[in-house]
Amino acid sequence: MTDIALIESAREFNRFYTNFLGLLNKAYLDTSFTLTDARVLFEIGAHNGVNAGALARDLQLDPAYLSRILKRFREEELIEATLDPADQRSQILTVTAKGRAQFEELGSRSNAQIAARFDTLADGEPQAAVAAMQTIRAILDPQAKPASAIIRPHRAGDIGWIVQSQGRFYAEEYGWDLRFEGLVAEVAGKFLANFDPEMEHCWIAERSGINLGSVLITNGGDGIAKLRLLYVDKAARGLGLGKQLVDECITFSRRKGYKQISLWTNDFLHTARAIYQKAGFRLVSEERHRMFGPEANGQTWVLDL
Amino acid sequence: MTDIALIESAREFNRFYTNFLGLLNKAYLDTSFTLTDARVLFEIGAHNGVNAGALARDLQLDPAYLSRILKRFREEELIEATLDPADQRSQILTVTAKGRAQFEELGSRSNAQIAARFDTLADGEPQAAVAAMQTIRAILDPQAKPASAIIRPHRAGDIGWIVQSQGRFYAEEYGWDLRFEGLVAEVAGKFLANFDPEMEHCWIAERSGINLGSVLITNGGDGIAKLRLLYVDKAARGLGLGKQLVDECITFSRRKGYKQISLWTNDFLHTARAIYQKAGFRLVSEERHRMFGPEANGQTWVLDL
DNA sequence: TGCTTTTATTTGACTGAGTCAACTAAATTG
DNA sequence: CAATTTAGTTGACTCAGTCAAATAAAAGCA
Repeated sequence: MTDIALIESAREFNRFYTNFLGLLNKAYLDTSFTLTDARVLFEIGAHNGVNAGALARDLQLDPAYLSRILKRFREEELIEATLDPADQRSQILTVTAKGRAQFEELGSRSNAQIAARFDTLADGEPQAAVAAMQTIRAILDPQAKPASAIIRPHRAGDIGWIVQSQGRFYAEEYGWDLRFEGLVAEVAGKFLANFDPEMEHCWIAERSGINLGSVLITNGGDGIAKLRLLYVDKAARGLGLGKQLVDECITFSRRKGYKQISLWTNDFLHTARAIYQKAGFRLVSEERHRMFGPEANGQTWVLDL
Repeated sequence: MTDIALIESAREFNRFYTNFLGLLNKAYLDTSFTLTDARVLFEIGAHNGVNAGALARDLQLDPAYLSRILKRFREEELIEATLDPADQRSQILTVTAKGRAQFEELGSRSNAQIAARFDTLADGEPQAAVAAMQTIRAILDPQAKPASAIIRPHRAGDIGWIVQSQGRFYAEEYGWDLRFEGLVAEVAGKFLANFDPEMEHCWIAERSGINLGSVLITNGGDGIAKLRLLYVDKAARGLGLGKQLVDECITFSRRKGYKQISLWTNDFLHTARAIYQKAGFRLVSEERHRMFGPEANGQTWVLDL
């Protein structure tokens, strides 16, 4: 039986979010569309070829009411309806070009509305709010597929994110002191200050605007690429992002004509070491150190290309 | 400008939660109350003695409509309305015993509804969902935000935050390229790598777990303290945080026996310059530069202690 | 195979949540 | 003290959404 305090907390949030959504949804008054109109058009746009009965069930709408909305949309040439060859009672709904333009216009207005709200927030707050939304969605709707992660080049703020997330991670998980964060900042800072876009690169793994991982290739000279700052956030482990980031490094390094990739890691980073081993890296040296507080076992691995 | 992926993620959550709330709110059909009736009764119950005009504003309801709801509630003896002695136009609303019983009955049904939903979840998931809801509420509800920030020493991750937020800010507001973020990373990295806790300090302004500002004092040698990386997030401007951070620097520097504080800024940072001038700093040199892309006017200011 | 039942969608009729304007009484303003 | 504004009420209305009955197509059963 769920704790009453949790339940009341959830209800309080629901009252707040009902008002919040109510304010957002009032914006539909700036168009001729009602909120329900917009939901219908979005849903058809998102699942082109949906059937009307399924639509009514997904959106919890009265079929009679939906029928009138769809009729109006057909008259306004926003959608097309064709009979399902497999069942001539059913209708298959698709968005027309005009409907898609309208759908995108509504989308732009909605984006602008959220953007206006998020732009008033402090740096980091939109990400924190969206991460929390994703958490709620994953719990209350387990069948929803999370957006997939992408891997992209770095942009403004990403180096800071690398410093912050790795500094925090190593402090919390391994008790490393702030010298490690300082080193990461210097390494990453030098990377930006002396960046050679031809021979160096930084990859960021991201999902829905939230950074999840990173890795750098820097030019060590003598045909040696240095793989640095590989990291995957705890929330995104198990998705194969680490391997994908390492694969990007290898592909890039081969293409750029490097002879070898070298990297330094610590033996307690088991998942990372497994990735390196599977990718063909070999251990070339090992040394105990106390660079950041607790004693650790640093290792240098290399991959001949 | 907020990242479009964050915005789209938020909109997707809003569509999901609109449906989720729609399902919860359908349950009011098991009573004679509409959702709006329930919101009104809850609000009166929660703020006994509220006035009708304030109620209409808080709940964003048409006064005419609210009037009819309140009349019906008076007829059903759920609430009492008395004229405000201070303003006989205004009505003070209180819940009767019968109303409180109804309010509690609605509360029980609502609790049961959420409980039924939460009981289907795995252990720990309700806590995670509610924690996420509290995060969203804390970010999006201005009334939930404490007015004041605290100022504290740095800890793991803060230097990364400084690099990220200032790197992004200067790129977005002034078009500075990533060399600036690189420089911030190097400066801040060196600060951590060579940190002298006796003569150096970093202050972070924070509110509810979100960083809002920063400043460093580093030891420049020869009795000179260097004030670096003063920054206040745009969401927290106007609260006096910048001045507070500078005051901390001056107090600390005097206590540590420095003879002078020196700092470098750019002339377009008007608010920061105003703070320095009011604190007694004087402009000692000025130079045009293109260190980070667009031409800018760097300035060195000092304060004799 | 033919009849009955169910399902998908549409149309007619309707309810009631919520809006807008005009009203009255009380307070404020000049 | 008169004019204006504000708090709340009432009349008239709109339209989002519901319910029931209709038609056509499909499924089920004897």
